[in-house]
Amino acid sequence: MKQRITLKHIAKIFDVSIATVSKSLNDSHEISTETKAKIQEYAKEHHYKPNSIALSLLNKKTKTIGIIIPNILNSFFVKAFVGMEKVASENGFSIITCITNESYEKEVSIMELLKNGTLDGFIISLSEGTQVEQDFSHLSNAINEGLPIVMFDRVTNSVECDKVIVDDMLGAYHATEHLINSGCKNIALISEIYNVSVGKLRLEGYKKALIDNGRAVNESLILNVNKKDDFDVLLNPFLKSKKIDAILSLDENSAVKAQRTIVHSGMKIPEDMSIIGFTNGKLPRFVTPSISTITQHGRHVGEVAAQILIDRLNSEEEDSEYVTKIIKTNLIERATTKSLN
Amino acid sequence: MKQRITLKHIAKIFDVSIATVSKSLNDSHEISTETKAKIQEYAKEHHYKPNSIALSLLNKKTKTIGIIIPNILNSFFVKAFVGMEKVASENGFSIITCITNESYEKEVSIMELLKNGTLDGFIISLSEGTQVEQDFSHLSNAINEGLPIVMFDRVTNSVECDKVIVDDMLGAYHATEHLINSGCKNIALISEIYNVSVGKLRLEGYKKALIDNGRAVNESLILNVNKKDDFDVLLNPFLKSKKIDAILSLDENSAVKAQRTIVHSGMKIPEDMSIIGFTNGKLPRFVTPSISTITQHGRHVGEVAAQILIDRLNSEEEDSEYVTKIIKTNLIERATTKSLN
DNA sequence: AAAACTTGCGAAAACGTTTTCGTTAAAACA
DNA sequence: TGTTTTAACGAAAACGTTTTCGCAAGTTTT
Repeated sequence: MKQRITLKHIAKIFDVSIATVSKSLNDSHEISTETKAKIQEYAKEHHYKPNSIALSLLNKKTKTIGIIIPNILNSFFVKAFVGMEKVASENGFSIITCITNESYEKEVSIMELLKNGTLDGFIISLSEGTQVEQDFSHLSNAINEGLPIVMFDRVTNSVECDKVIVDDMLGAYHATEHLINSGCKNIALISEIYNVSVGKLRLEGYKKALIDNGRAVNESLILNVNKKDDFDVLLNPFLKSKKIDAILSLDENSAVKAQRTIVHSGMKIPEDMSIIGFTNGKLPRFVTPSISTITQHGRHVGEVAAQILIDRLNSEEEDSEYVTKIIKTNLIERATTKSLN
Repeated sequence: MKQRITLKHIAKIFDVSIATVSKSLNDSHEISTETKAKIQEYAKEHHYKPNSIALSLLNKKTKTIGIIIPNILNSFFVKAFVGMEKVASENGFSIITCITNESYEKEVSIMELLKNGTLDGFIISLSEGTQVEQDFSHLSNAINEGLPIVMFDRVTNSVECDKVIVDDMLGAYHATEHLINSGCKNIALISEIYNVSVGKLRLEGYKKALIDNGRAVNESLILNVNKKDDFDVLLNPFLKSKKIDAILSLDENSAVKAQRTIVHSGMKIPEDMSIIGFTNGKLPRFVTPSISTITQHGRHVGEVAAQILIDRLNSEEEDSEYVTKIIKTNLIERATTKSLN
C-alpha cells in the first residue's frame, strides 16, 4: 500500500517549503515560473491530490450534504433522490444518504450523528414517526447550529426553513373532480398514509372537491389501511356495502392493491369502478389495466430541493429569506378512468 | 448562528489546557475526578460533539464508504443499496452514494474525485460503459493507494478484490430447465443486458441447460434488445416466426414488457407461452398475470458486500485474503409458468 | 531526611492544507 | 553610491483533535 503523496513529500524532494509547493500548485504569482513548472509536473506525474479532509478542516466546509429519507423502496423518494444526486454531482457536492425507515428515533440519532462537522447541510423528508410525534427539536437545533435544512414533501410548519412541497391538495382536488365529472357518484378514499402531512393534505383536497361540487363528504367512504392489512379481506365488503364506483388512492401501494382486488372481483374497470392513484412509478404504468395517476414529478422535486440548498451554501449572505417552492402535480389518464368527453 | 463549541472554548472557560479537556471528556485517569466531572458536565450541557473532520485528519479514517451504482431506478440495485445502508449504519459507517448512469467516464471521474481522503473504501457495481470499455485502471489504482474495494453483481476478473456475486449462471440454468421440464419446446431468450457480465453469465446458463437436456442452442431464438426499442414491434414478428412457447428474460424490464406484448397479442399464458424473468421487484409481482421470477436476493447481496468491506476496514492485518461470495438465486413460480406436476 | 513514586496537569507534535506576513537578495531608481 | 522596488521564497498560524512526554508538587517509602 503506497502512502498517499502530500505537499510535505514534494517539498522534501525539491528542498523547498511546503508553502512554496502549495503556492506552486495553485499557480501563485509569488513563485518563479521554473519552480512552478517542475513542481506542477512532479505533482501531476505522481497523481497528487489535495487531501479534502484537511481542506474541510481549514475551510469549515465539506461540500457534502446529507439526505435523509424515510424509505427508499418508494418510487417517489427514489426519483427525488435521483434528482438530488444529479444536481449535487453537477455542483461538485457529495451526498451522504440515510434512511430512517419511518422511525422518529432513527431520524433523531442520525441527525445527532451527522451534526459533527461532516455535513454542510441537510435535505430531509420527515419520517412518519416524526410526524406522529410532532417533535422537531432535532431539526431546529441543527438550524441553530448553522446547518441549513431543506425539507421536501413531508414538511412541517413548526420549523422555519426552505421547503419544497408537492401541491398535494390541488392534486387530490383535481383528481376528485375528474372522477365527479366522469360520472362517478360514490367516490371512496383509501389511504395508507393518513399519518403523514401529505396524506392529510390530499384528504383535504378530496373533501374540498366534493363540497365545491355540491357533494356531501361521507366519512364512511374513507378507509385508512395499514401496510400489513390484507386488501382483499378489507376491500371487498367495503366496496359492496357502499355502492362505491370510484376510488381515490392516496399512495401508490394502495392504488395497485385496490386495482388487483377489483380485477379479481370481476368488476369492470373503468365502467363499474374508476381508480386514481398517487405517485407515478413503473407499477401503475405496467399493471393491466394501467392505473390513472397523479404524478408528483419526484425527480424535479429532488432537483429543486438540492438546488436551493446548494445555492444557500454557496451564497455569501447569511440571511437570505426562506423560500417554499410548490411543485404542481399532473393527472395522467390511463385505463382506470373514464375520459371526460 | 452559534459557533460550534470546541475543546478550546471549554479550555478557556475553566482556564485549563486543551489537553486536559480532551482527556477529561475521554475519562482519562490522568485527570482528577473533580476536574473531569465539571468539564464533562459543561460539555454535556452545551452539546459538545467532537469535530469528526479533525478526527478523520488525525486518524486517517473517515468511517465513510463510497457506494457506486450504475442506476438506482432498478429494483435490484435499490435493494442492494438498502442492505448496504442497513449494515453500514449498524456499524457506525456513513455512506456516500454516486450514480454512474452506466457511464464509464462518470465512473472514472467519480472515483478520481472520491480518492481524496473522504472515503475509507468503495463498494461498486460496474457501469455498462466500463464493462464494454474493459478498462479497470481506476479501480486497481484505488486499491494500490490503499482503498479497499468490494465489487458486487457486475464484477470483473481483471481486478483482484473482494466480490459478491449472484449465481446468475445457475439461476438461468434452473429457470431454463424448469421451462423444459414443464413441456416448453422452443425457449427464446430476451436480454437488454447483453453488454454486462451478468447478462453473459445468464446466457451461458441458458445454453448449458439446453445442451445438458439434449436440446440444440438455436441462436435465432436469442434476441438482444435496447432500452429504447419498441417491444411490440420487435417481439410480435419474432414470436410468430419461430413457434416460440417460452421466454427467458434476463432482466426485469424486458420480462414485464414481453408479458405486456404477449397479453395484448391474445396468447394464453402460461398455456401458449411461459415467461420467466430476472429480478424480483414489485413489478413482476403486481402485474397480471404475475410473472415467475428468479430472485437475486438483492438486499442480502448488499448486506454481505457492506459487511465484507467493513470487516476489512476494521481488521488490523492488511493482507487478509480476498473472498468471493456467491449468493444463490431462487425461482419464484407465479402465473406465467406451468407447474411441474 | 533523602529517595522514589504518584497525581494532575500542560506543552507540543501530528494529521495536510492555505494564507498572511516577513525576509533576503537582486534589480531599479535617484 | 545610497535608496527604494520587486521577485522569490519561508516561517508560522490556523482549522480541532489526540497523545506522548515532561514537569512540578505532593506522597510514600527507605
